[in-house]
Amino acid sequence: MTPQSKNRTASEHVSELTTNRLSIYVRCLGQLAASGVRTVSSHAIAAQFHLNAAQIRKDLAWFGEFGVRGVGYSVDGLAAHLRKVLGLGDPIRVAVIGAGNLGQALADYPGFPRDGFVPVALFDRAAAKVGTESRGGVPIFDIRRLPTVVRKEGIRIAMIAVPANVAQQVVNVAVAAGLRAILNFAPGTVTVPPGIKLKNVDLTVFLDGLAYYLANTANGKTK
Amino acid sequence: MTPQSKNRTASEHVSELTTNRLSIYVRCLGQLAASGVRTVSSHAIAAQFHLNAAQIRKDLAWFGEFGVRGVGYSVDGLAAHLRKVLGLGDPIRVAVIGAGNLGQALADYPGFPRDGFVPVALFDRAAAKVGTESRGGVPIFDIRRLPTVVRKEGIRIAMIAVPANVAQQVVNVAVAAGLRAILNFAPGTVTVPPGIKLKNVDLTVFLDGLAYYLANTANGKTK
DNA sequence: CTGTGTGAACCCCTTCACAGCG
DNA sequence: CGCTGTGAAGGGGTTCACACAG
Repeated sequence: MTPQSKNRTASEHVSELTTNRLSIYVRCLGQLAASGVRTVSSHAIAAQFHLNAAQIRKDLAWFGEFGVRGVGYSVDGLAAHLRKVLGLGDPIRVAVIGAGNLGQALADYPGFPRDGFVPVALFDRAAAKVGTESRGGVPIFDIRRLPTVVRKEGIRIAMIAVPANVAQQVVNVAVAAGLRAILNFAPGTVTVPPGIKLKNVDLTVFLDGLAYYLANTANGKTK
Repeated sequence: MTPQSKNRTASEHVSELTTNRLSIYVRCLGQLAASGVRTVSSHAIAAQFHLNAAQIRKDLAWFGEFGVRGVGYSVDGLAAHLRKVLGLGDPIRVAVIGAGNLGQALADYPGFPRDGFVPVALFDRAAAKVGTESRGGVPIFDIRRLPTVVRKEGIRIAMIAVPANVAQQVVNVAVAAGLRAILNFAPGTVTVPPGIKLKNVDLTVFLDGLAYYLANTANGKTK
């Protein structure tokens, strides 16, 4: 079955590759809007941001018909539609677990609030850190207070920035606290129960990929 | 043509998905070795780390025949082979461009040296930061000294942690300095000339994916 | 008999090409 | 006439299933 015209909340299964690109499209549209562009075609977006026009249209087709034939898309209108699809209405409050260098950097990262994600709490188990706050002013709580703070602050996403050997425990704690979406920066294998969404950002994998490239392109090949 | 038995340095085109998994395998093998396991089958690896046995074998087949039929793989032997394939012999020296919170956290991230990547220099354009060093002791240089320091220090990989609006300029500078592998944390569209490997780590895309999950699973569906 | 290496089947994603609407 | 929306074709990646080596 193909996406239905009037089916706003596509209950079909949409690939994660598609939703990731939706996120990209939102940013591209934001840039276009900032440039004063009111209307764009899929070809124009594709050309400017090195994407494929057909793919853009296919991705959008999963969620409705947003374009006008012969004209293109309303930049603001499409951006609003996609933000709604992605669930980016009100700001989403997030917790950062692990108040080390990386955790604090994430909590203070200016890109997150700008995109609708607001880090409202850091968590750690080191007594020396608890009660203080990050440079950006995010308070640090004892990890044991996670369930309470999650409930009181309306936190919906956890970012995990702890050493690999405690990552699984911390993820378990986050799940027990009712969090259903987790972004994990610790390397290694971590598992979650069904119904919980876990995304891993394994920095070592990225670097290994670059090392492989360097090792297997004896600076001769153009590609 | 299929991977040849004796073809150690597979010149066929290997998918990036495969090389990413090699990185995972190396870590899994390290964990097994630490547990005292000397020999392991693809099924055992798959079961323990939630992978697919056939895929493991297929991935390895691109680079040689490392297993013993009826037995499995030597944990240490396979790990050594894969590290060679990935070009992880000597430590690889990396530069971090952008000495903000994120850049400094990356420079001091303990996981990198542990895996053979050593941040030896931070770069920034803020005069107040130049000449100081990160908490972990990584010196901060003026961005204009990048070409010199890259040459003297034998830096081969750049990690970019600057605001999105200057990311393209900074990438250009890195390329001009002779760096051919770049890990970019700035969101947005960045392009590089042919022959340069650029990997993007767009944190917003990950969070948007989680937001989509939260918005489209009215905590009823098991998956 | 166990487990690798691998052709073949399967499935999904991307890209093409065009009908049809504005 | 231009551009969307979409069936159909094409290309890859994953999984299956088994011949065969140890």
